Amino acid sequence: MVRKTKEEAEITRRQIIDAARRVFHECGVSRTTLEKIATAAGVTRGAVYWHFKNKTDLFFAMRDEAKLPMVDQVVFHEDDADPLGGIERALQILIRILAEQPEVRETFEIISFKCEYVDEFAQVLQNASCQLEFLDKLTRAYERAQSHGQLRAGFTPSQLAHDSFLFVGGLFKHWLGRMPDTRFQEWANQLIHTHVALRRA
Amino acid sequence: MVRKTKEEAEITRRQIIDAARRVFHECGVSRTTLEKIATAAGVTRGAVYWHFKNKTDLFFAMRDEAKLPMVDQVVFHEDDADPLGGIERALQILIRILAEQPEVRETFEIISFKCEYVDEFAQVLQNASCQLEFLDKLTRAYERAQSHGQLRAGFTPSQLAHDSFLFVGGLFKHWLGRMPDTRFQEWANQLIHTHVALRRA
DNA sequence: TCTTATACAAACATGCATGTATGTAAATAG
DNA sequence: CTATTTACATACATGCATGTTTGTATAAGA
Repeated sequence: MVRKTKEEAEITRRQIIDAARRVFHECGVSRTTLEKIATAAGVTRGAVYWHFKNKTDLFFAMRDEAKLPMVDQVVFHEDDADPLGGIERALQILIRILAEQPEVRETFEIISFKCEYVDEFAQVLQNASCQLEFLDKLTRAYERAQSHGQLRAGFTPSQLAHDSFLFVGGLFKHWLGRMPDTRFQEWANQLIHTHVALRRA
Repeated sequence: MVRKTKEEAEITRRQIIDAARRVFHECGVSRTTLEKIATAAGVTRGAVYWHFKNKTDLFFAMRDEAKLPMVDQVVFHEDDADPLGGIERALQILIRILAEQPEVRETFEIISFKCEYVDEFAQVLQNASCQLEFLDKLTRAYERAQSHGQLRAGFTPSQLAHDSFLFVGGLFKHWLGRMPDTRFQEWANQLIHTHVALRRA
């Protein structure tokens, strides 16, 4: 029992979160046991229980790690001379992040397909706050596009934003599991281009 | 131990499937125990194990019950004089089914949010066959719309079908949990209308 | 330098879900 | 009418995941 320094302990904590992501992804959250995570991290359950209250606590810690890269890399520039093109670029960046950052992708796959939204986990869904924020950003971007005269007549920014919001939701739902395929990114960019072109004046 | 007739046994089977749906929906598939299901159905685990091999078997039996009403109520009529309007109507029917048939909705909510796609359950996702069929129907409907001159120029039926496919996916993902709200249906129909209007010539 | 808190490992206790085996009364087949 | 099968209920055996407790060597604080 060589006691670790604070920095070493922090490393251990990271390793546990990393291992958790891998095991969650392979076994699903429910079938993942803290023993499996501990083994994958090269520690014992003692370490896991030291750093985290329980599996749920560990799950949310893992989730928060992946939320950041997404929210601060996918941005809609307010001063874009081409707001509609900006929306297209933002969506492309979004799928590029998923394609190029395996940890982020794994986490999103866990959240989407390997976790049951009941009891303590129901609030993950209720994390609509984050989603609503995205919808709001989209709406404002479309408003700017409209004031730049880029939008087709007869559609409000809100309507278009909602449609795009659902588009992204569908993209996540249908393609997350098939991501590492390199052809996918090309494919998704095509779909994004079409989607945006539909709103262009 | 009053032995049941064949018909009574079939009723028992149905009751078990019904109870399974309710408990799956409340507890999630993983946390659902066969004991809970049995109790909810007014039987013992003996009955459950008699009718089904295990929880997985029961899950898929439940799923198959809900698949039928969906596939044969949502249709794209081949001889529609207004194919594009037909697409809009088909999508409206789709959400009406979810709004009006609680059992179907519950099952879809279970599949979407209360089940982890690993091991034996991974094949549910791989039930892409059903999804691909839907995408195919959409594509053919858009082809008919195109030959009727209803589509905006510059977009292929396949592109539009994919975008609509993702739209429906997003609709499922974001609104399934909030369905019983009566305002939702109105809301969804608005979104569907906008979505279809975007493709109109 | 001495003390205390830390960062775990190891051991323990518990409960619960599963699967199977056995029992049984009545339905059904012959 | 008898034999067999059916449709369960009940009882049993097992394993595994969880949470807690205890032990301990050392880092950090005073």
